[in-house]
Amino acid sequence: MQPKGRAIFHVDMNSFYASVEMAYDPTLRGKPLAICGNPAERKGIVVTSSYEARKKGVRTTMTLWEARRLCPELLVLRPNFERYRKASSEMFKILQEVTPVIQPVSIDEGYMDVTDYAHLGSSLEIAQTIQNRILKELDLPCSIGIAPNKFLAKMASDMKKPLGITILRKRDIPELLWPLPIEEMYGVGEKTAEKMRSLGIKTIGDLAHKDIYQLKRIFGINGERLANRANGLDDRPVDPEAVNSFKSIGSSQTLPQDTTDDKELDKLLRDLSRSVEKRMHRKEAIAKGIQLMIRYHDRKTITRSMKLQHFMESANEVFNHAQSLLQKHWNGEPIRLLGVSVFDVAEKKDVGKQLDLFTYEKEASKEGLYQAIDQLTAKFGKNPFQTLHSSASDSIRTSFQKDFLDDYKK
DNA sequence: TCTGGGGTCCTAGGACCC
DNA sequence: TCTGGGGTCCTAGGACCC
Repeated sequence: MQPKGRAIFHVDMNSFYASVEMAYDPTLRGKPLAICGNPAERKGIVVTSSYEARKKGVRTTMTLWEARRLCPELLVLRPNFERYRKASSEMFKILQEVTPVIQPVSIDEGYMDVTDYAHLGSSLEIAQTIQNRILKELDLPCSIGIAPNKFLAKMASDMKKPLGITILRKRDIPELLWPLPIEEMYGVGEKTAEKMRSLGIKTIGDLAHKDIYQLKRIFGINGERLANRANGLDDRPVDPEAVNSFKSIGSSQTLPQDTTDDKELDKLLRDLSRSVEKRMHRKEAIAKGIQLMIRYHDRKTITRSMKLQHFMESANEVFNHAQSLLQKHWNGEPIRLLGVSVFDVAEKKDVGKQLDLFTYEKEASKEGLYQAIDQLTAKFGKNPFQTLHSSASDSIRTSFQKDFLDDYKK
């Protein structure tokens, strides 16, 4: 059910990384600036650019040499994530002073639900206060969208940049939302836009008026969702808890050159595993699933994953499983990128508190068995216990699984 | 001489269970 | 004696977002 009359903000920092650098070094102001990955290597692509650079045609994901061709006087900086994280947390602190009902979406944007804060003033006044404080105290520009739901707030914050505030009420939809080209709709990417255009849908208004059952047939549940949003319907709540629930933790890296060298791949895999371990540790997380990503020289990308019998937390465990996946699935062609990620993540304390001392001892003796099973699983592609068919092995399997569930499930 | 790295969500097929 | 149908789990791929 759609709650009536919510007041949702979408706060979106304007060219965030570039703005943070300008706040840090004011001599950069008014100059075309791009933040790039490693400019020396091929991964040098534009991550963010200042408005001055955008005027010359510089765009996010453009290669550095392409950006320089368009804008020879372009200033280029490497990203300084620590700086951006700090600015981000200062920004969210300012939002927190208005309401705790905040859902950060990324380092530079978030939703707020200010429905219950009418006593602080009108929505417009609250938004102006927030925008002014972020500008005065942090030297950073942002745009704010005000609307009755998240989708409309998100579209609204995009309408005036930089330093815009846009109110998008239900009754404004035909005039402000519907004329926009379909590819500017949040949730419509390149593929969907192309498909929609082939159906004669050129604007968000066209989508709003299309038969919803036809859209559902063609695009599945996403078709229905997009059609609803085009009509201004979106009942997703602003969820402050969402930020704490992560489902996977991964690390990937493009090699300086495509390679088939075992040692080089091994080293990269080890580095990636350590990086994943570090971030798991920071989040106090453990995980039961491991995934390897291989991107080949021709950019064809495969993923191979497996679920394990036990939780991993060390870089060594992550590395060993990733390595066995690589050995098993690499077709021998030159590799461009490797990625390691873990999924089926749990918080260590949630799992830990289930284990009393007795269970811990049992765990220790079982550890070897679990590892052996994981190794066999890696070798055969499935748990060998699950490939046996006799009733005897069935009962072994059943008791094993039951034991396992007793120990691990809540 | 092109196209990064961090994620989430959805779909679809096969295995397996009842 | 010729084999249905629903539900869940696992895996791989793809679309999308910042």
